[in-house]
Order: sequence, then C-alpha cells, then structure tokens
Amino acid sequence: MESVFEIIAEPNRRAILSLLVSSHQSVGEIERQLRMPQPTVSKHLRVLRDAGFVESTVDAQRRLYRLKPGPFAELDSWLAQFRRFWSAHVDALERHLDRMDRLEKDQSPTKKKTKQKTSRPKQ
Amino acid sequence: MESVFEIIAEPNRRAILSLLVSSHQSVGEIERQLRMPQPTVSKHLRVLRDAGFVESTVDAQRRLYRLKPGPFAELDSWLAQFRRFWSAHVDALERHLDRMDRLEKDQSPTKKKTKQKTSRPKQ
DNA sequence: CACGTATATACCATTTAGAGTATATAAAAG
DNA sequence: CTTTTATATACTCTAAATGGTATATACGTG
Repeated sequence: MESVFEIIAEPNRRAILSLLVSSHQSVGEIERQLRMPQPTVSKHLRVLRDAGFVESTVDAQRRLYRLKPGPFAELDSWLAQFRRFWSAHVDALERHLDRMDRLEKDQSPTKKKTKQKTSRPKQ
Repeated sequence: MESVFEIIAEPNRRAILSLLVSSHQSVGEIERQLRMPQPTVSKHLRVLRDAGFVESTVDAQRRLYRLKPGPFAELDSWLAQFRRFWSAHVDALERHLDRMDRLEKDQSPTKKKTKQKTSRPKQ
C-alpha cells in the first residue's frame, strides 16, 4: 500500500483524518470519539504516518497526532487534471443533484443506468 | 466497493480516467494505449461506470466511454475540508505549483479571507 | 519496585479485489 | 449463414488488507 489513494480508501482512516482537521488528538481521544478498538486506531495511524498524512509528537505516554499537508497536495494535484472538466459541468451537476433530491429513493430496478451516489458534494 | 475513494485506489482505473480526460475512447483504444488485457479494461470500466465515473455510448460494436463529473466533485468536496489546512502550510509549495501550471489568475499577493478556489486549471 | 495507563505490535483468521483464462453476446462483413 | 471484430462476463486462484485478540513496550505514580 504505497499510494495516497489506497490510504484514503479506508473509511476509518478517512474518519481519523477528518477528526484531525480541527486539532491534534491523542490515540485515546480518537479511540473514544470514533469508538474504534485501540489497536485498530494505532494500526491505521501507523499507515497514515508511513504515508505522510500525519505526524506524532510525544506527550508523556501519549502520542499526539496531527495532520501533515504533503499527501493532500498530492491528491489535489491528481484531481487537478479533472477539475476543469467537472467544474465546467458543475452547474448542470447541481441542477441534476437537486432533481435527484426530489426523485431520490425510487429507482426502478428494471432500468440500470449508471447509478449516481446520492451524497451531497456540495458543502 | 461503493465509495469513490476505493474506486480510484486502483492504479489501472486511474490510468483509464486520465486517458479519458482528453477525449472519449473505445475499449480497444484504451486496451492498446495502456497495454492491458481486454477483460481487464472491461472489468475496470464496469466498476467505473457503476460508480458514475464514466458513461458509455454505443457505436456499432464499439462502446465509447467518456468521463462523468459527479464523483470528481465528490472527491473534491471531501478534499475541501483539508484544503485550507494544507494550502496554508504549503503556501510556498503552492505558489510553486501555481507557477508551473499558471494560466491566468493570481490577482494580488495580499491574502484575503482564504477564499476557496474550487478550480485551478492545469495542464 | 509494583501497578495502572497509553500506545504499539505480533499473530491469526476472514474477506475481497484483481489477474488470468475461457467463453458468451452482439454486430458487421463476406 | 459463417466468420471476424468488439466487448462483456463467468470462473478460479492468489495476494493482501483488515479486524480481533493477546501481548509487548514505555511512561508515570504511589
């Protein structure tokens, strides 16, 4: 698992990263907030640290983890090649999502067009 | 494999997506350019289509695949929560990247309210 | 020192994604 | 109709990631 893409493919790791956006956290704090077993947290943090997503500092027995910017820049850089493309469609997309919001829920199984995730890319 | 993150975790799929940035391509064209076995291409395209990354149109026996914007917007949306963080940290690096793929923009050196730029045209 | 707390890691078992191969479907060409 | 071209899919196998459990390490405190 070398690529940044594989790193963020794991939901628990994304949750940890999102937690760390606000501020640095200890392993125990992450464990409690995300309700994961401690070894799980430690193992994911290990992966994240090896990939350069986070760094840790020592505070007595605690380890405080914080984000590092590098891999995010790399992700953004990859996404950049597509950005002009999708941002050109972004208006149409938003309209489309608005429509999906109303129609959502029932997609008849008879027709299998490309399925669209119904989560909101808007913020 | 439902999340867009898992979809782009696969290198061959990222290669296919990058290929499709320029224009739509048939399965055979992708196969030749990327030197993948045809079933591999078809299977990855299936995954990409199910996830909404691409769509296909029929041209005789060929299927022409092209990008769809939705999932890219979703990725960008996730990345957005980190963007202010890392762009603040890698300000110098960002300027470097901007210099590399500069097309226009970059009005004043004074930093305003960390306004979020959703697109940085690059190529 | 012995003990509790905080974190890391080793080991095992399960699951799943991906590759490879063969085959199915479908359209066009002869 | 038979063959060729283009693409999709079914099947099997293997590798690797993840979770769970137990244990190791390290620091702090009484």
